Amino acid sequence: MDAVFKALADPNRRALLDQLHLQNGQTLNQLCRHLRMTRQGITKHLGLLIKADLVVPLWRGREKLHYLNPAPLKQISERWIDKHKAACLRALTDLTKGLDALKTEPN
Amino acid sequence: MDAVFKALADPNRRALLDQLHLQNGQTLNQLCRHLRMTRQGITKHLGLLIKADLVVPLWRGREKLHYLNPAPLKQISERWIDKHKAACLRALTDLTKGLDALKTEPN
DNA sequence: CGAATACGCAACCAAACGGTTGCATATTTG
DNA sequence: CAAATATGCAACCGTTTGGTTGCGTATTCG
Repeated sequence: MDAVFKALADPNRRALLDQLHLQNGQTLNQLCRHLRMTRQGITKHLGLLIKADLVVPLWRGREKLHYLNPAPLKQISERWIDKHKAACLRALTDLTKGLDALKTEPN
Repeated sequence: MDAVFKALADPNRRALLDQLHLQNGQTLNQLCRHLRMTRQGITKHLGLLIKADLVVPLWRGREKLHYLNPAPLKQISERWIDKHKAACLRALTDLTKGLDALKTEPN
């Protein structure tokens, strides 16, 4: 799961996911066209996305197709984000309580 | 939004959020007890969480209370994660289609 | 076959990161 | 007031990160 968070930390990698979201199964060279960076640079980013299992590579001849894998995103959403989102109301009341305590208690 | 993703990238920072999730409004020293690291190190991590607006600091005398702010998490969930989760089925069919193309097309 | 295409691997580099140490400042307490 | 407490700020340092350049390999095309 750490690998997923780390993979999502870079805007270029998120852009790559977005690009694949736009058209799934693109080759490396196709992805290179949308991001101004050397091919090798993009290869590195894709490497992290693949290691995080957010992208699945598929060789066809000399071409490497890249497919999205939404499973990890679903996991961090369910196991992490939702947990914290659920505490939304609680967190807000805590904060306002803290603010009130300040006002009524101006030592 | 980039700041939020970056803030979430580190396991220590996620642990801090978890800790605040357990008990909201903790002081810096309180948070230090649950993480083996110097106070200054934790201050840095909290700094990033605060800059990402995931945590809101509140001074009470010489103590600095830390409160969760669930809003940014909700945003990236709605504006990013859900978008990609929605394409889940689509992505899977794309992948299997890619696999099939390989099988039926073994040049 | 030879040339072009699609990609991988390794070295290298500047910048950012994660963490520490040392010291300064503000608030509370006795 | 003096001492203790709670925190901030800055310098420093090893490691990781993001990106490049250079070269090697496999597949396709003419």
